[in-house]
Amino acid sequence: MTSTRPLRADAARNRQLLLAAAAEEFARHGLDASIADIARRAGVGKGTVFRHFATKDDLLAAIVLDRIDALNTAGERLLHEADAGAALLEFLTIAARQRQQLDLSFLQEAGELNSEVGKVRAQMFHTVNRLVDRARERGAVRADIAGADIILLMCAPNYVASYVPDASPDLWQRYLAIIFDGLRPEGAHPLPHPPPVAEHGA
Amino acid sequence: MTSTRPLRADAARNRQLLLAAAAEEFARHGLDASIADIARRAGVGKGTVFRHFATKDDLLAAIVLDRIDALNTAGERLLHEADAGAALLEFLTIAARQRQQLDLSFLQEAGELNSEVGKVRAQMFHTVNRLVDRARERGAVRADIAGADIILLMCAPNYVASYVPDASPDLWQRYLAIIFDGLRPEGAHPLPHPPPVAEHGA
DNA sequence: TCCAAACATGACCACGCGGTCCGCTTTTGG
DNA sequence: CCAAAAGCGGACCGCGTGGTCATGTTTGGA
Repeated sequence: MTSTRPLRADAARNRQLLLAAAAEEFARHGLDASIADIARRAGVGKGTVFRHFATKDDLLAAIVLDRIDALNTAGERLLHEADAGAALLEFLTIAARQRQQLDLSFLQEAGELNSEVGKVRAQMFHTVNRLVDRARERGAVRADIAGADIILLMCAPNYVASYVPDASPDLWQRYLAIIFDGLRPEGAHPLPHPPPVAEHGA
Repeated sequence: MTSTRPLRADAARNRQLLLAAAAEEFARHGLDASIADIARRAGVGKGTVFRHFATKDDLLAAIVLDRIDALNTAGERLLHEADAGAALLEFLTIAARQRQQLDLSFLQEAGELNSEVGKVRAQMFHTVNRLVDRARERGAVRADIAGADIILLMCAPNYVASYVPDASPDLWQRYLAIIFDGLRPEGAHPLPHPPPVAEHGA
């Protein structure tokens, strides 16, 4: 389609600097991170930011895209793991660890970013569904759990842990373990509400 | 101490209007809710807002204070319930329902608001600790759960459910049930991380 | 070596924010 | 019924924001 010629050397370098700086700033200040701060951290003029990313949302989308894609790749790899239950737990662990080093939880409030993001996200949803199906079939998780549940619960451990200001950076592990215990078949009580319908087709 | 004479009739009315409007606006837009919008919703001038609450944070603190206090009252009542496990679940249900009708989750980012808020919050923490201790002694929850865990997990169901834009308003019930199953002794796996230290004494 | 195209820059713009202030209106108590 | 006190409104201020643009600088192929 729009086969763009390769970036000039300095432009490519600045783009990487910007992505790194933006990730850091977004992690620190959420959506309120300012373009000026990002530019400063990258050692670059403010105008340069907008040359690479037309809009603040575009910049955010570029970061989010990388994260979701990496998560999807990890998930697909885990599909071939022998122990389906362990594979699901491992996936959640990877997701939490990723989220710990760069908290993008605020993107909840961010409306549909890019259409590109939507596509990659749909892919990841599909991968998660397959991971969950496999785990459910082997009896590693309770029967009344859907893929959408895991996608939603994925972010909970970090969220919970983030309420403690000066906590150990590994505190999320505790809450992931608790939540995962709630997903196991042993001692499961019936759920009072059906799972949500998937938000994005496929 | 500072025994203030009672508010004038119109002032008292406006104060209530402001609190209601602010709650609604904060719920909708988080901390980014604007004073101007709050004033408009209350049918009041912007100056009036600052007459009642010196600062935006003070306004937020007033709202938060009510919520935490109500929660604490409910918790103290539940301390006298016969079934300690059911009492804890009921507490979490009340907390989630309250949070569902007014999401104040963003106050995570809000630093220490008021000293008043800190006091009431410490009281609530204490109440929760007693609820959890009781439930643990009766074997209703696993032995390795601390009061701080419940305080942290309290907000998780709403958070998780809020990721689905057009979900049923009761979706949180599903995730509260899952998480509570993870708190039960049956099928509990050892936790990989100790509980956090309480952030506020007592 | 040279030059056109690609890129970087930071002053600049319009805007919305939290917060202030003072002239005006409403309430209250005697 | 009336003055004094309390409350109200909204124009106004300074600031930081996302985004633009004209000007100057760097790059890379010929």
